[in-house]
Amino acid sequence: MSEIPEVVVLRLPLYARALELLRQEGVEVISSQGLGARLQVTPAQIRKDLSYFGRFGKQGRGYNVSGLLGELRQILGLDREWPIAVVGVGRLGGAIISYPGFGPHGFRVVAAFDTDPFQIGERAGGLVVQSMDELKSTVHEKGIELAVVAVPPSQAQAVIDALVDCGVKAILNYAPVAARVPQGVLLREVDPVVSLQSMTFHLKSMRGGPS
Amino acid sequence: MSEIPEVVVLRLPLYARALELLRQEGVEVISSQGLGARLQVTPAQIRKDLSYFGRFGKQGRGYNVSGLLGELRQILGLDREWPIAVVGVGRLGGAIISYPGFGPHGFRVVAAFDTDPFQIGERAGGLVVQSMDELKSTVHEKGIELAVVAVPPSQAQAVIDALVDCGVKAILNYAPVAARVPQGVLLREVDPVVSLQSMTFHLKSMRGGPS
DNA sequence: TCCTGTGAAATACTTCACAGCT
DNA sequence: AGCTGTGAAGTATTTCACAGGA
Repeated sequence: MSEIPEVVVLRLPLYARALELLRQEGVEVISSQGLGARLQVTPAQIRKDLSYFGRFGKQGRGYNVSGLLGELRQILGLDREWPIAVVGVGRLGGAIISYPGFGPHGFRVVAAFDTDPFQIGERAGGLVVQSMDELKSTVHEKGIELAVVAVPPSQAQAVIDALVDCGVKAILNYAPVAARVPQGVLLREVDPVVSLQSMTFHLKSMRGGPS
Repeated sequence: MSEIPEVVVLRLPLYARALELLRQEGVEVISSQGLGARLQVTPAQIRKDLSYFGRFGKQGRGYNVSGLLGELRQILGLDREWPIAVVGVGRLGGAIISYPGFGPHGFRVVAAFDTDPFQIGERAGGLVVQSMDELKSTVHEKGIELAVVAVPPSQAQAVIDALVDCGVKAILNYAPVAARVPQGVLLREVDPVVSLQSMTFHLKSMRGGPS
């Protein structure tokens, strides 16, 4: 079994989420067909994706919902809780800190930082905002390996460098910049403007002839 | 010239953003090499991507920064302003409405809606929050083709259906659900949890053996 | 019969490498 | 000399289609 394609890894969380929903609905068994219909993914793709990790289904029946969910959670490393740090407690950072969607999925925001001295010491969603000076000690104390960056673009690269310097191994960046990280550090961008701009491309040519 | 691959369209906004930065820095000409270095994209990919749309460079020199930026803005439909509606004015919706990053890139939030009666009439970032009953009339009046959805997961599909019903042609969905839209309507998901979960997959196996 | 797991085929995307312009 | 634009080659990803188990 060779290396697992990144596109496959990106789809696993979607499968896991759909399975959680199915479990809540009391569904016990689902076929790749059924799961695919919910996610708008072809059944073959689901089967192929899962086949990279093992053989979880039963021929003639499908997949056991809780069983497969458990497997996926383990594969994704969600069978534990990951402490995360948020840097930047402006509007966006504040919304992220109080976002209720992280907890149920294996994450907990355990520290908040900001570069703005006026924010230091303020409370943000149950946490006291810390200065960047305390970054290293807090990261080590709390075993933080994951961080979310929600600072203005001009500061993003410096903040990311500081995080990397503290040993943070994965960063989710909300700042609209092409940030750089060294080999071995993971970086993902969340960029609504890019999504919007790629949609306007299609809208533009839809005038008159939609499919 | 056949159909343009979607991956290419998704990269154009990144090129445009890098070019804006270069222009601000006073750079007038850039090679695919130089642009690629900033974005961590290969020069060949940039040249190939651009070649789907025309021949914008000069052999031996490279691309004129403002010239190419102008072309890209036109290709992406950013040579006009797109009015957008935001549905959901909770913490996240509020942050989106006041996000200063849309304006400079061709978008303006012109209307805010919520399903919660207690929010109706409140102000959110300079806008009065409207009831969903007013959706259709406002969408038509203001010529809205693009909408952002930031409501809880349980309401997301219903809100999306309502938007589609009003003729909205492109939706950016922040709710963590596998939403469905009819043929001809564009949907993009912004999903930080999926990004985090795909990073933990790699973190898990980094214990001991990083590259 | 129904549905998985998987090689093989098909398609999509990226990179190479070079002719040709400045 | 330097760099674009682009067919052709090389990879990666998706889909097909079917053997075989429940």
